[in-house]
Amino acid sequence: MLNIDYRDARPIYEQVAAGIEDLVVHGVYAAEAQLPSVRQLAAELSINPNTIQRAFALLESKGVIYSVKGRGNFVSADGTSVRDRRLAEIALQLRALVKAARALGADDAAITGWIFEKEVEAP
Amino acid sequence: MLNIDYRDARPIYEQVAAGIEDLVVHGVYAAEAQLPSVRQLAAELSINPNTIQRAFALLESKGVIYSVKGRGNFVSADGTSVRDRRLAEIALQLRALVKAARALGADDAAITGWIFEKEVEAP
Amino acid sequence: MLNIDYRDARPIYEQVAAGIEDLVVHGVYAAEAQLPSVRQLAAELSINPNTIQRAFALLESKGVIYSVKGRGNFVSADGTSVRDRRLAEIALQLRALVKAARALGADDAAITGWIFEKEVEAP
Amino acid sequence: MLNIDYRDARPIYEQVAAGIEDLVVHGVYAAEAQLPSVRQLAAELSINPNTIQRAFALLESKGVIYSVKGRGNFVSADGTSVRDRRLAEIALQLRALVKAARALGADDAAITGWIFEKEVEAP
DNA sequence: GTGGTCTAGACCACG
DNA sequence: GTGGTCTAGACCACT
Repeated sequence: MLNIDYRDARPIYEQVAAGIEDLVVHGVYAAEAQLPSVRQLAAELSINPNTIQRAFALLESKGVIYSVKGRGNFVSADGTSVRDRRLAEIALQLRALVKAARALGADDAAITGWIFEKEVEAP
Repeated sequence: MLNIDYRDARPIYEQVAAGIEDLVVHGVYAAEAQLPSVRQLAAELSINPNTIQRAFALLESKGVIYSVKGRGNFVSADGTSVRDRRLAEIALQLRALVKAARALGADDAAITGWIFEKEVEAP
Repeated sequence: MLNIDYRDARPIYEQVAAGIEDLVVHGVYAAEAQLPSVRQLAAELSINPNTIQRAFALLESKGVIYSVKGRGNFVSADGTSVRDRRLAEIALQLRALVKAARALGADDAAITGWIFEKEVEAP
Repeated sequence: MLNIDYRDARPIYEQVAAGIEDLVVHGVYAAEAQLPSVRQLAAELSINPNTIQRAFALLESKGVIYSVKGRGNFVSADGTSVRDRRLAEIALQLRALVKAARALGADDAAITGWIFEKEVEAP
């Protein structure tokens, strides 16, 4: 869980936030469950606590968790609502990409082919 | 053409390079056509010449243009090959997104719906 | 190490990149090792940090190193793979030169002689 | 003859000079033969006369041709001596490359293989 | 005129 | 502290 890839272009705090969100989506942390403390996570991942803190702040701003001073961080929404929000984002990105592909002259049949065929021919 | 968005997260030199690549793909600049000079573009866009230079260097490393000292920058590949490369990239990203959507429980029918329906219902 | 020759026709950033690649090839920097920081190298070599930065960017585009914002630059490939790539380049250049020599009338015996004899007679 | 490749990294004046030297080596221009005039060559190649002039200056500094004010440019040395000088240069470069290959751990057998085998295995 | 390199100094994002 | 981007201004090589 929570694999950090230093070669990834994304900043570490973003990878941590995405990893935790994943755990929430997949039900590892249920609604109202308490997350590990900042210090604990920092120690486990050998990461600067500031970075973990920033990941939590990002998740809080997205409404995935909420923090209570002196007590810790807790999952605010249940997995399904988070999942729905993510799916909506993905749908948005998909449509943007398809729009770009059309602008380059690809037709819908070809696009569907790229997506759903196992072995894809170079377009 | 060549709209620079300073609020865009992407650096300016990348936006400029992408913009020029777009013009090549859409045939505004044919193969072997000469591009505007570094200084001219810099003046038009009110951008430092060094930044334009960097955009050109990026395009040259991608094989889209080639530069001749004392003469200028020229389109090296014809639009179609560049377009094919871009479509391949888009196909890759599409498949990654679809894979993510499936991991979140979406079925192919729903995904197809998001992509090809005009008005999309929140998933 | 990392000798910069200002009379060399090659630009400084290229010399720096080649020098670092050399160190990687010869095992001075192992895979995943951290390189000196941009500012530190700049100070040591009395070179502008921007120039060092450019050398690092070149090495990253070649896949020799990878950089993490806020942490530093790290060797990505192990020395052997980089060495193999360099040897392939050298083989290419060798063949080109031999081809040119043959076109000028030199036979293989003479060419072998130039290469492997310690003291070479003017051809 | 005298093919100019604008995509070549070498400056044009250098390509022109190399091309003329080639013609001398291969006997197209014998010793004391008169070369085409600067203006004529510039017109034929659609190149700035200044560039041709510079190519001639380069050849003169190498001793390949000599120029007589008001009369034109003439081949100074015979093809063989020019060829010998070029071969000596090539031998130098060959030895430098072989030295580099050895420093990277290649043995002489492998190097000979790269050079003289038709189909070369990746080193 | 063209592209290419380098310096100096500033600012931002990340850890 | 780290890397990354941008500006300003200078200098060089080439056409």
